[in-house]
Amino acid sequence: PGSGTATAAASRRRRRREEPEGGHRKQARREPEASGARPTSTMDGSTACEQDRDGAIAGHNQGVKTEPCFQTNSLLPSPSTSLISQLLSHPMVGRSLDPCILFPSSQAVALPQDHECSASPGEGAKALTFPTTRAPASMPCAGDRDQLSDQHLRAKRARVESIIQGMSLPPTPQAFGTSLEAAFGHERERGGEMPRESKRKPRVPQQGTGAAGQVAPVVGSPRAEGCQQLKEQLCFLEQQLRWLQEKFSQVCDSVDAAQTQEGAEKAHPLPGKPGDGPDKDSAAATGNLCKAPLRRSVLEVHGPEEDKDRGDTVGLPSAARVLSQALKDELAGVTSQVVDSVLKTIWPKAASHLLQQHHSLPVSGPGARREYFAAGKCRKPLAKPSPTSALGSLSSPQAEALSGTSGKRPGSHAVSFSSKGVRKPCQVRNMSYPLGSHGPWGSSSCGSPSAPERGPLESLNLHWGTVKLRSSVVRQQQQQHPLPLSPADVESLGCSVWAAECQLSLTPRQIQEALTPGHLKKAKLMFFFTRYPSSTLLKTYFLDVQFSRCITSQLIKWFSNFREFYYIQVEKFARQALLEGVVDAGALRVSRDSELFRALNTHYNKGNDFEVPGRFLEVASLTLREFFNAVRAGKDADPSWKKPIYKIISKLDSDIPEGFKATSCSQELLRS
DNA sequence: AGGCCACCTG
DNA sequence: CAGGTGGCCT
Repeated sequence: PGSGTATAAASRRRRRREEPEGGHRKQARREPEASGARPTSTMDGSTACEQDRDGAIAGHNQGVKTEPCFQTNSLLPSPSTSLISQLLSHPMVGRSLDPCILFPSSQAVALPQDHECSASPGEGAKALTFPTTRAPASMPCAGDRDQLSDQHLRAKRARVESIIQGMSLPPTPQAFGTSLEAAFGHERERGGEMPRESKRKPRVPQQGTGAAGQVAPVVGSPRAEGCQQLKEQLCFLEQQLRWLQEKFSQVCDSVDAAQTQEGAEKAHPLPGKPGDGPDKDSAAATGNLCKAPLRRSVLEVHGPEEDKDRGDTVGLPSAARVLSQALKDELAGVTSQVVDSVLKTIWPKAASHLLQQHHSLPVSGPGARREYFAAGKCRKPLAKPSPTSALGSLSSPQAEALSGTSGKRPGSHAVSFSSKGVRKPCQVRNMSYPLGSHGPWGSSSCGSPSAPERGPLESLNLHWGTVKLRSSVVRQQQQQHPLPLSPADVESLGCSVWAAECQLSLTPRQIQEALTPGHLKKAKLMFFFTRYPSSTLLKTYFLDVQFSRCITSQLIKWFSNFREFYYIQVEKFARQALLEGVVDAGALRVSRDSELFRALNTHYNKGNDFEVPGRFLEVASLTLREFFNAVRAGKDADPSWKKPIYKIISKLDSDIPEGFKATSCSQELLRS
């Protein structure tokens, strides 16, 4: 009993004596990382994560624009900008027919949009402005007018492109202010707090120059440029006009369908509306893609008030009413699209089903979504853990029975709470979730505890996405009944329906800014699975924590302390066994009723409400034997005698059940 | 330079 | 368990 402290103290004294030989120690410490699959993957994962995050950010920088979801797909002529900007810009453009005033006016028209874009999801617009092309243009060479002109033209073209693309974006303030900003802006926010992000800041200045270069060429533009500009403007307007027309016809159709009683009125095409024949057909065709969704969006956004909304416009002239409705529809539609895109981006498959089934979700219908999804290759699809597919269709118990192992040692990974007390659904279904099926990490990690490819990007994406979702879109749905996700949906994520709900935070979860006792408890339980978690991994499993440098290091520190305690305990018992005359290291086994286990379990699983995975017993047994052998061989004379042991143990981390990712986990654990 | 680790100390 | 230190690694 008391010998533990003594042993530990002795160990410490010894270490202290060894201190001067830091060199050895370093090697020892570093060893696991150098060759250990775990630490290595840790680094990789970390780097990859960083890159990914970077990539993601870059993506958003370049933009909104890069985000194919919002861009390409939205070639549907729908975003509210198209209409609104037309209304706003028409007069100006009209005045700007004179090339002399064209540019100023074009600035007025174009720049705001650029800003709009850049101010939104990413500081992106600049990236879209092709800084490289633009850079020279922003440095007017006194004599080289042609070149300047040429560059300027290209710049203009780029900007027009960006304008057009911007129009296809949903720049609805509310949209960005809520879902999108919460989604991607949040990441930037966090990025600021994340140590690694700070390194990436240099990108900002670049954008700055991009923006500068954007304005520069416009000033003092020659007449030739003016013509070109005019041309482009006209093209641009032409396109907008086309869209507007489509809008009109589409809205008319919609009105037709909805208000048959107003047949007489609708029979009159809008003034100036092109022929009904072919145009109408094409418009209708286009409209079919977004009409239904738009209408539904309106209905969902305004709920039962839809009719009232329409009713409000009854007094207006038909054109105005149509326009009004079109604007409403578009606003609603844009909002829906944003929600749709965000959701789809971070959770493609589930989102798809979710969107289709959950009627209260203000999203676009299948048609429009198809468009978005088709073009929305924002992210590569989540890796599908094929081996788990079968599990997806099984009921929970079945799945558990089949996958309770990590594919290697049957039963060794079985994780579940003991029967003590009544477990909340969270714990039971969560914690006992099959370890073998970790969606984000794919099937490859099923068989090997070391899981070299741990910590890939997708998990992070999912993780952030989840957080974002929770904080933005889904929160509004929290009171709703559980989302009707089928096992098939969940299968793609490799986590249970419940876990999905949990992560979507149907139960409201606040993002903590500090670690709580619940988190500590959770961390301790996680230690049963991983002794050397990377910060990336931790971030993945503490989704309800707003990570900062401080939080991260605290978590790391926790595990460091856990390890310390663990190794001290094991060493203590190894020495004890030696003193007791044990000769065969193979006879040393850590069972659930062994003293060592009790010591460890008391420390990491106080309350004993979690069933320690068998795998941990194996690891502990191995550690014990290693210590035993080392001490018996007198290796402890070597200052770095623990190095090989650390190295071995560092490779024995196993996957952590997905259930630990549940944001409610920590709190539930605290209550148990 | 920053992340992570083991170690030591309180 | 947290603070601090020294060290390696990228």
